[in-house]
Amino acid sequence: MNIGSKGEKTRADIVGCANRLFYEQGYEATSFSDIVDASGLYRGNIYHYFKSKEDILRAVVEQRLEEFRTLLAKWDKVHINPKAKLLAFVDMITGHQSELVEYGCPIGSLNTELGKDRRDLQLAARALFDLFRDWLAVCFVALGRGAEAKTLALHLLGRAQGIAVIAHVYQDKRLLKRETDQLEVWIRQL
Amino acid sequence: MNIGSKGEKTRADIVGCANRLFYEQGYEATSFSDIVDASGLYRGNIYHYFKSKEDILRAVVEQRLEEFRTLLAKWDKVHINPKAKLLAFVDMITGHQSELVEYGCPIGSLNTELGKDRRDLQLAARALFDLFRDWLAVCFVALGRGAEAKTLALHLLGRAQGIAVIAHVYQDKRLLKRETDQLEVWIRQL
DNA sequence: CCTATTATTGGACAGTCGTCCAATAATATT
DNA sequence: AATATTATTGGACGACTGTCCAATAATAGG
Repeated sequence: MNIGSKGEKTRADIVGCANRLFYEQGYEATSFSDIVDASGLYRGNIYHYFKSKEDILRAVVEQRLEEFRTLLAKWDKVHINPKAKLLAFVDMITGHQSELVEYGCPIGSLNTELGKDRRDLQLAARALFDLFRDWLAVCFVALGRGAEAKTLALHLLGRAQGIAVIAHVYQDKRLLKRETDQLEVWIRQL
Repeated sequence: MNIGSKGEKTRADIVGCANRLFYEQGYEATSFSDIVDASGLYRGNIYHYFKSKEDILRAVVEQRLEEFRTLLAKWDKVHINPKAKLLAFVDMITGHQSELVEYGCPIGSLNTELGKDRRDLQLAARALFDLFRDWLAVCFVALGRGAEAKTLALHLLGRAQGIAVIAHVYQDKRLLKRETDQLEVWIRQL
């Protein structure tokens, strides 16, 4: 399959559809037929690109990783101040409040589901957490908190996850805003 | 079906098995056959007690509600100091660290899964959150924080959820302990 | 003890699951 | 233009899904 070929576009379509469905319905709840219907392709055609549903999930994780790497690179360019970077992270939450309230966190909910009985797949999905954790840790190092950087990064990740869970459960944007405001206060006071 | 009858025991067995399976594997990932196998009963017998898998889940939620109501009542008896009650809540997290690390929070993970595409069922499961939220709010009122009691309760719930998610994702008890320690500090300083 | 209710047995049901594959079409390479 | 590679069509596959039900057994009330 050459680059820029038709096949590559089809492949991207499949991953795009699966990405949306896995987020909106969950991995287990999304059937192969759901992906077939959403993509408008034939079953066999999808199996020409991916040998299993697991394979599609791994591709979805790869796509999300690429998307977030790009985002983090952008934040690194736009902001020099490490606190400003941390605030950009919190801004991402408020910026996605509608999806978060409706479907939860795309990273957290996926890991929570897979962590129960699909540890092998969860290990792949965990890379999404690692990406943010490592990036946040670098920010804390820049703030002169090298010794506790990783701990602080995981703390911030946890705070964000907690906010996403409660906001999703209660479908409450105001609650989400209230909590992210507190998170911003915490960052400024660091 | 009379109280104390054999039928009631069978019913409790079904709910008990389903409760465990839904927690360990998730609702969607647990098939009817899984419940049949785990309970050692026949398919038809289970349908004599519950008319659908949904029905079993609702019974499971009811059972968890009852279990937590008993727990909260115990805490209310053992502790008079509202701060001590809040600390008991945090102690529950550390007390269940093994299960939390392996399967996540039984309340949070269930709501996260159902919130995606089964809002009707999630509404039932949300009652578990309501129970803790209201009880925590009473504690905050007793601490003289009546105006913000509900907000503080939801904040504490969110903190707990975030800790559970990250500890589950990274399967890390030390991380869980570190975070609950911080939560205790926060409570004492209130 | 007889009857009515409750509980258990054991399997059938239509539908969906993820997977696979031969036949055909389209595109690249020479 | 001939050939090799890649892509698409369209359906078949067995296994499993949740649900249902008639036949039988056990228990309870009069």
